[in-house]
Amino acid sequence: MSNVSIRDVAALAGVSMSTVSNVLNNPQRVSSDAADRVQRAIEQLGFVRNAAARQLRVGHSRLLGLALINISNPFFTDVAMGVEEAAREAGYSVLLGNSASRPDGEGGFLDLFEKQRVDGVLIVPSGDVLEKLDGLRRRGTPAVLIDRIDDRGTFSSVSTDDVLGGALAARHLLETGRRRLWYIGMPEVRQMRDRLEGFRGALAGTADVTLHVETGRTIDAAEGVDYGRAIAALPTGQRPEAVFAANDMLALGVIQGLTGAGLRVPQDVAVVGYDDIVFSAAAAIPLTSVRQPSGRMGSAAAALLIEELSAPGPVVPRSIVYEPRLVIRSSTEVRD
Amino acid sequence: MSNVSIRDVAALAGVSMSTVSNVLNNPQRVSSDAADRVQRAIEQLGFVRNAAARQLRVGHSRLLGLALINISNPFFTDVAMGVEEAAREAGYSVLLGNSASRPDGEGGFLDLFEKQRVDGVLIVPSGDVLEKLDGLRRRGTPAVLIDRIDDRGTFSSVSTDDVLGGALAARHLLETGRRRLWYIGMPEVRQMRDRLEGFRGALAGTADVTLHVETGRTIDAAEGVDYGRAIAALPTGQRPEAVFAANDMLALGVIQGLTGAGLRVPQDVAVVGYDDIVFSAAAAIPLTSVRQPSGRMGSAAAALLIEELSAPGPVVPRSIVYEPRLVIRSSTEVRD
DNA sequence: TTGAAAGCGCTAACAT
DNA sequence: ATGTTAGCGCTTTCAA
Repeated sequence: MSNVSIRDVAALAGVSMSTVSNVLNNPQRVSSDAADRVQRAIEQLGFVRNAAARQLRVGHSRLLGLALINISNPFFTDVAMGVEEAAREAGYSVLLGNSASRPDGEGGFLDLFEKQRVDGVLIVPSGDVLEKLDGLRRRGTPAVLIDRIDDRGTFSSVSTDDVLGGALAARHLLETGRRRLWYIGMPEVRQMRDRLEGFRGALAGTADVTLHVETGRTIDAAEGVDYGRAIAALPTGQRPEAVFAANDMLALGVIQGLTGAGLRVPQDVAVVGYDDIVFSAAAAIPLTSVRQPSGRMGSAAAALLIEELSAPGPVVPRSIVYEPRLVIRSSTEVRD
Repeated sequence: MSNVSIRDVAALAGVSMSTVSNVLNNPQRVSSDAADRVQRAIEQLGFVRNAAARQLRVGHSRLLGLALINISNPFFTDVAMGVEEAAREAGYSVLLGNSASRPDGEGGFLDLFEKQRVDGVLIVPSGDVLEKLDGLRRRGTPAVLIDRIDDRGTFSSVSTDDVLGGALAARHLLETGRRRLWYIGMPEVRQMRDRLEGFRGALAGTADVTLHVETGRTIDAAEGVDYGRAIAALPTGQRPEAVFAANDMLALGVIQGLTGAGLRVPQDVAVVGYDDIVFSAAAAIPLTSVRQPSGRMGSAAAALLIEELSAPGPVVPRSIVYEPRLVIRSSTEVRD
């Protein structure tokens, strides 16, 4: 670590430590003469403020923690870009945590964030972290949920209406004549359960519809490929006419597995994804998907958190819920 | 921030602060009785160690800073995953910085990292940061370069042979009969200049070859689309037979722009990308690309840095150079 | 095995 | 306008 401190700067500039501190924090309160000498000393010594010491003293870090499920999914990186932009504008930096890289997932990052005394936490939760977040908040670190609502209403959140999103997918599949349906996702993840719920709900009342639910383990492209192959291996009568995948990574994989095994998409099996990541439009078979405004969700969440941080007292949790939008492409509809 | 400190724990457990500190850091030196009481107090109070205070005292943070060019490019997130894995195994956490989100790019993050007193920095450099890194190092923060070599040999690095990568692309295009060639990239970025250099070098000696170089501004999919359209708008005689794009994001965009304007890839224009990101294989027109071992590059770089951190004295910089591999797909070759 | 005390680098009263 | 000083929470001699 750097070993030149404010004390060295003070010595070289021939002033006291507090004068140095003042040119750093209250430049107006110091004579331009002293300020000049301090500036020169800073440059000459290559002084760089020690954030740990400062934070210890002032009690805040101007750091936000952002815990994501999986950084290799473009949906999450879009969220992250939104968060970073809003944070930067308000003078905060963000610590980015990728849950997938930790054996203990998001919990491990929340611990790290708390130890580092970030001023607040943004999280796209996958598991059961609400109790943990309660603890953080009790101890003074507020949190805002992204991509998921807090039913208990204790945390602010920014999400899209996943139930509606699922329904949008279901209606489209129904309208295009599909009756034997599969859902692939992780129903233990709240967002994905909601998408399933909406999907299932929109099916009610239509004759002859069957829905089979598959519970994935990793929800990534590789797993999707496995599912695609497995589906292709099924006897024609048991094969789904359409698959609703809980996110686009998975959906893109399913298509690869399907076509790799010789099936046609959408003629043999239609596929709908979720998130509408940027690569879905340019995929081999462009993917029909439910779009979430990822970047906007990130910046809105950061804004909510920062507002809470600057509020004098406790704050009433707010939930911003965006409306998802179905983007129809070739994976469900033959187009010219 | 959390307001319960080691002092509160000590009071509740009826021991001194140093005993609490010892159960945290040297559990073996404390009686099991005292340890128990301290443990209980910690849980009861919800004590969470203050990393800033600890770091201020011990002089290191166990944090690594990773500065990436653009987190929305899967190549970089793969690198990040590799870094995180190796870091975690060695007991380090990583601060992830996305240069694209800062007006001052990577420089801004280097400042932040240094203020936060990370123990070391990993960087995929785009601009001219070597002098800045010199400064960091002089003040005690070592750095390792990713995806790019340091010609002066002062920093360790992990990269692939970009000159060879460019040559691979050129040879393939030549072999498949293309003669009117375009390169699109940012030659001011070292990696991309090397790719161009290798590309150009491999062209020498072949008759009738022309190479036109386009300098991009953002090197992302959107810009690629613009280039694709622009190329499509060219009179047939001026249109390139093949485009070598400096990365896959750009290449994928070029294909979209081209096909959107009615041209056929590869029949009218062939396209080669760089990085072989995961989406390139599943693209509408699967992309021929030069593959870099992204994850491995990340973990190797982290390992190099950590080794340097644990070394007693100064360390001789090492450069690990992986060999790139050309992956041929439909964007350059008509396949059944 | 345990405790008292100093000090990491910084900021914020307070005094001058 | 500038300096003195205390203290943020922790670890680490050193002494008991």
